[in-house]
This record gives sequence, structure tokens and C-alpha cells, in this order.
Amino acid sequence: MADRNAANLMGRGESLLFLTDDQLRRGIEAMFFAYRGFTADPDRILQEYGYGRAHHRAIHFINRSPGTTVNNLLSILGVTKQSLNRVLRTLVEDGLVDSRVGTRDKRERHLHLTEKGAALERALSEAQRNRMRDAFRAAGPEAVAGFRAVLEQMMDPDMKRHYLDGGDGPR
Amino acid sequence: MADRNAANLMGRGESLLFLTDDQLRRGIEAMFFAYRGFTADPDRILQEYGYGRAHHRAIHFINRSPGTTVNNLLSILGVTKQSLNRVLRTLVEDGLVDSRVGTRDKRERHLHLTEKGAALERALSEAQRNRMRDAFRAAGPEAVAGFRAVLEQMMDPDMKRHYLDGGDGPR
DNA sequence: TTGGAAAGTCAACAAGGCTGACATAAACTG
DNA sequence: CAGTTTATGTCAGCCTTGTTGACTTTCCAA
Repeated sequence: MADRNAANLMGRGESLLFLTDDQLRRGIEAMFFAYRGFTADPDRILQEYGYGRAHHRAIHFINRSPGTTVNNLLSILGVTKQSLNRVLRTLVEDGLVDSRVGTRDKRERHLHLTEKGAALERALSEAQRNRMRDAFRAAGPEAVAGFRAVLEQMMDPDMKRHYLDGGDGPR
Repeated sequence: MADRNAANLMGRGESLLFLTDDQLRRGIEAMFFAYRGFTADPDRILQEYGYGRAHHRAIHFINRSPGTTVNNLLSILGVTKQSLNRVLRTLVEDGLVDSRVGTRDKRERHLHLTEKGAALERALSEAQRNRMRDAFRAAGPEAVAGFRAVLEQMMDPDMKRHYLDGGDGPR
């Protein structure tokens, strides 16, 4: 076990990083297992409503950016419009999402959560926040900073842009 | 924006943690976007072979624990045995995985990668390790420690056990 | 020795990805 | 104004990967 791996230089200037394949494998599995935990609570709630993760993602980003357009959502979610449309259609039919024709550009549809949609969003995000909060507290503030730094580096540049855009100002 | 959230106490003893809903939302989106980056490279390779993520997961954990049984794999992957079986069947048919009837217990199948399977595993994990390595280096060693600490806290206890089991001894 | 539990397989269904083709309306451009 | 591009929606069909139910083989314990 524990195969050594040469060719490891360069920290962010502060130190050299010797990363064995085994250490990297641990990181890979950490992502896998943690992501499962991360989605477990919302998944349980969604199941009660007969929705899936795709619905959760749509609801999340509509809530984050009320009035967003279908096209914008597409670029964030990285799925096809047919795929997104199916999800969006059921959410509109079920009265969780309101789709309003644009005023400036009437081709666009601006998406908002209804009160019912906002209620589900709160239930979902509360569950997810609770787990995130517990993890953050248990790990401590420095760990949280490291967590964010590594995840940010792991994103594709395009997605990183969406991530950074979502914040309240810089940082 | 930036809604305050009371009821935030307790670091790991070192400090108080005030976590707003907005900070937690940022963490949630970090997980979402980073996981996409994390799977992007293997997904591209898998597509060339006509496989999906489910195949990758099976290959990964068979490689990690050669000779593992179907049942053990099931408890790690958290899917139904029927679902896993379909993936496993194609991998065996395609000559990537070898399924040997157990000697002690003939009900069990012990799973190994063939040379062909090991080759695909190397291609997949190399791509994933490269991204992880780059992210780790860019973020620095302290960030890596924090990353691991938070992810470990985010896992369900059962999955955490599998995660810890996978290491070379404790830690 | 026999009945239940456990491991694995086969069949059928559903969610949610995907591609391709096409329709409509609005906006833009020469 | 004619023609093109853009934004969105829809239909049809395919694939992966999850699900449940029914079944076989093997093991073990009463």
C-alpha cells in the first residue's frame, strides 16, 4: 500500500506538498461519501412530495435569483432545456413556480417561487443548512475556510463564475 | 440580503461560530459546483467506453478492496443489489471484472479487476487525482486539512465508517 | 433434515439525463 | 421590410441507473 508519488512541488508559496496517490484517493472518497450525506436529508423530504434532485436544484436557484430566466438556469445547471423544461413544467403545474413573460424581452420567462414553492424551499434548505452548520461547527472556522478554498479550486472555471456570482458582493 | 441568524455557538472549543443562512448557502453551492467538477473528467472518459458513473463507482471500490463481495459493495454504494448487479454484469461481460464464486461460502462472489479493468481504473483515477492534486496544491496544506475535516463531519455515520475503513491504518 | 435467512439473478417499471426535429414569438439586422 | 437569430417550449425516442417483486442456490441452525 501507500505508493509514493514523485513529481509533487509547489504549495501556494508556503510549503511543498507531497501528495501520494493514496492521500488523493482519500480525498476522492471523502467527496463521494460526503456528497451522499449532503443530499440525504433533502432527498428524504423530496420523496414525500414525489420530486427528485432535479426539482431541488431548480427550486434552489430560482430562490437564489428570483426572476431568473430559463436560459440562465440552464447555464447554471448544465442540463439540456428539454430536461429542465420537464422539471419546470411539473413545478409550474403544481403551483410551486410562477413563470412570467418578460416585460422588456417578451421571449424570456422570469421564474419565481410561489408561497407554496418557497415553503418547500425552506424545508429543503433548512435540512441542508442544519447538516452544513453542524459540520462547520464540529470542524471549526479554519477548517471551513479550507473546505471552501479546496472546493473552489475543484470547480470548472465556468461553474466557479456562477459560484462567485451568487455571493453578496466580492469574496 | 445577508439575513442574520442567531443561535450560533460553539467552535471546537476554539471560537464561537456565527453562521448566517447566507454563509451556509454558499457552502451548499460550493458542494454542488465542486462535485460537478470532481466528476467531470471521469465522466468524459466513461462516455468513450459507454459507461456511466455507476460503473466508475463499482470499479473504484473493487480496486480499493480486491476480492470484495457484492454484499460489501452494496453497503458501501448504498444502492439496491439489483441496480448494482446490472452494472456488475456488464463489467463482467466486457471482461473488466472477474467474479469468482466464494470458496468458503459459495453464495458469495468475490470481485477482482482484470488487467483490462485495472487499466480503465488507472485512467479514471488518474484524471480525478490530477484535479484533486491541483486543487490541493492551489489551496495549500492547511486548507486540505480543513477540507477533509468538514467533509468527514458531513458524512452519515455509516458512510463515515466505510470512509475510515478504507485508509491505511488509523487517521 | 428441514425451514428460514442470505447472496445473487432476472424482469419490469420510473426518473431524469440525452439527442434531434420542429414550432412560435420576439428581437435584431441589413 | 425581409430574413436571421434568439428564447422558449414540445414531441418522440433512447440510455443509465435507480426502484420493487419474484425466484434460485446455498448455508446454517433448530
